[in-house]
Amino acid sequence: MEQKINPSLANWLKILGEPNRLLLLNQIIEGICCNCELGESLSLSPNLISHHMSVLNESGIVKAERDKDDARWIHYSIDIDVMKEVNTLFNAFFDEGRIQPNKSECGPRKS
Amino acid sequence: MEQKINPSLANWLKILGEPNRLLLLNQIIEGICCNCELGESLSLSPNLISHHMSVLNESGIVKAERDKDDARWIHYSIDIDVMKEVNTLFNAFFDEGRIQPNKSECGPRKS
DNA sequence: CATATAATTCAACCATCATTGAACTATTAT
DNA sequence: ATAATAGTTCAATGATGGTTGAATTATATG
Repeated sequence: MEQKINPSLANWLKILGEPNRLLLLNQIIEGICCNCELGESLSLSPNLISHHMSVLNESGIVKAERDKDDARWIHYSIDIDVMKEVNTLFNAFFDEGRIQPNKSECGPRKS
Repeated sequence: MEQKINPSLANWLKILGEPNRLLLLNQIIEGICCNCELGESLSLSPNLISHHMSVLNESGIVKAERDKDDARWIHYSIDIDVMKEVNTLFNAFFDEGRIQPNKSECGPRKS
């Protein structure tokens, strides 16, 4: 298992911008937590799911832990603190209050 | 100029997840509006800027219009309504209130 | 008309990365 | 020990898309 990185906003958007990965994340948000169910509802192969889940896991937004009774199964869950961090980064950038009017230096010098 | 598309959330994240494109969008948010200034501050070639700007423009988040006095220049600005739409889409998906606890069907059947 | 400037378009190249199938690891069950 | 199950890792493939340089369009100027 690789080390956790602290992604920038652009990194986050790239990680989350992959359609299948966003669908997987949505499933986990909705309470689905093991690979078998993730796979059958999206009809993705196990190794592909494993790949996308490792990306989500390494980004930090998804936590993974093995089942107590049967360690073959893995349970996924959202790391709420990381999700809040993503929300903060996004909303800080896409804040409508940040939008500035066009600066006068733009274009040909009006004379 | 191509037609405007109405991107899904995954599309938006992919469009905005390109580092140079996000930097360009940031410049426009901060009031920079013509290619010359966008290029010199990020040291990107004109054709590359044109490419990224066309992606932003076709997505609808950036508006482009030619200068009244010298139509060779193009002025870019943010479409606030579209930006609000992006914010709405994002915050609807990444709403912490949506997070469900793990469903009991997950993993091996506890017996 | 000819030249210069701002920007776009085009073709090619290249890197990234999602996808696939097979091999492999780990755990559980018989 | 053997087989079965859940999941990962590996190598290879293929598609997407960012980047580059040259050619092209559009507008403005002498």
